Amino acid sequence: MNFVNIEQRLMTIRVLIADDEQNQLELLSFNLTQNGYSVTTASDGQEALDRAEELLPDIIILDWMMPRMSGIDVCRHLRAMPETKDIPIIMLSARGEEGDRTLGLDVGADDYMTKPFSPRELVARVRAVLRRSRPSLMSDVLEFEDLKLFPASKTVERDGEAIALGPKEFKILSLLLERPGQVYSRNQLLDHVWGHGVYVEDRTVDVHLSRLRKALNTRKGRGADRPDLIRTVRGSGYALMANQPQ
Amino acid sequence: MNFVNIEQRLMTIRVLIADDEQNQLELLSFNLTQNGYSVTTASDGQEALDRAEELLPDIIILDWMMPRMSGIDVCRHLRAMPETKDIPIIMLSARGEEGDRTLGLDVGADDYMTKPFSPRELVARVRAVLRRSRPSLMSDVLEFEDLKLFPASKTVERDGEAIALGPKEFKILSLLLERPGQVYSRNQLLDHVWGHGVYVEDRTVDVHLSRLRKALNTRKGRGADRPDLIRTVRGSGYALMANQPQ
DNA sequence: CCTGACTGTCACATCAGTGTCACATTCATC
DNA sequence: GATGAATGTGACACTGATGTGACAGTCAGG
Repeated sequence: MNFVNIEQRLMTIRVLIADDEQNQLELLSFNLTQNGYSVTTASDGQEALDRAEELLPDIIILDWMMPRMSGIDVCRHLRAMPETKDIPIIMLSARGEEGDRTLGLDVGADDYMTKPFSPRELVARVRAVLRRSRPSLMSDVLEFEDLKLFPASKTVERDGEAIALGPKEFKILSLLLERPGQVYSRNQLLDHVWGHGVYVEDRTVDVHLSRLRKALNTRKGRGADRPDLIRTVRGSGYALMANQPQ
Repeated sequence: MNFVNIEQRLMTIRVLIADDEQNQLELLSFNLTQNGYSVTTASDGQEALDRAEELLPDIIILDWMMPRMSGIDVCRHLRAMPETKDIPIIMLSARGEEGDRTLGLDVGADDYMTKPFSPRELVARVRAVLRRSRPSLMSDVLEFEDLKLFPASKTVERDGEAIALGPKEFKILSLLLERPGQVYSRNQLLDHVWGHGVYVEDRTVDVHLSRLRKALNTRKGRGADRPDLIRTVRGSGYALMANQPQ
């Protein structure tokens, strides 16, 4: 009975945080969770990279020194992959590793914090970075082409006409709208929309996408249907995209 | 139960006030209550944020320095969430923290007061801010489509015809009318209408909504019933909406 | 005590949204 | 084009959420 706020929050912001120091990890994770973020943790560089690719979080927090792969390297890898290259990153480093600040920002980190810092400080930075790099996350309407989605009223309209969507379809569309162009695999959709650990067939995603497409494209008046904004990437997944390459 | 005074119309305005100084908190809370506001208090930043998300008050008063999370941070968080981003905020700070005024207004506060000030002064500011940012609240009537609700007389009419509502139904409708379109979860309704901490079944909300709908839609004369203005958002809650899709 | 207005809970009827199948299409590749 | 795999989609049974009438409890005012 107390999940209301998180559940009610229209868009859950996903944070991936990686640190090999277990206490630190738990402390920060707890604080982020308390602030309404959906947190995933990793305790070494390799794991961080794996989780990042899989979850496509909205922001990633990396410790500088980690086993198996340093934060710097993780950062480089993330920046090299098209799906993750735009995810904002905050680097953390222990005092004494300073001077690396330049290097950190150099490999593409969006912010850099030196330990020790208070969890509050981190939460504030996260918010600041998100506002800077993903303003759409903070907005109360998601738009793409002639499509508008209003999280507060759980309403969608296309070309001015209201569209009725089921909860799942609504969530899928919200997700796609957060990063137009980004291809989401069936597994990523299952994770984000159905929740991690829920078990349903992959094909279920297809069916929901079919329903979503039908709802979005069918025009009530007898006019011709609207162009499809959802692109199927064979072997990969789905993405929002205008001007389908036929 | 029939006080008639100018403050009557303010009965439904909810104020959240957060200050870690207990005396101050009680003093201000008392004065606001005396002026007809419905007051909720919080004694630290985190609590303020939680209460704010849960209650969606009409105005929030934040002390600058508080344990667990500063007023500034609370402000940032509130501004970042779609549901709370439009709630007006008044920041309070002790003398000596001045100069932060800019920062306060920067993170989105609507007004800024330096301690010490008289409770009367605060009440005046609250009134001013509300008039500026939520004129509908200061009006004598809440309207939506052909529906009118008069807070002062606790009466409702639809399409000119008076509608009799029970207290609970009236409160529910008041809430919905304050933010047409906004989806309220059963839990939010329970908090607002029944009060925080009161335990009743979720389903009770459904029953009251059913009664409310019946009261609003049934036309006394034999004419056809009126269209339903309350939208059920399956899995989420209820909201006011004209032109129900479908 | 009664009465009438309001409430909170149940129980039962419905219904919308889901997950799967099965079969039709499309696509990449040879 | 032939072929196998991937995707599109109508149909359908099922389940959990919601709508609502009925009923008993509470409370203020006679």
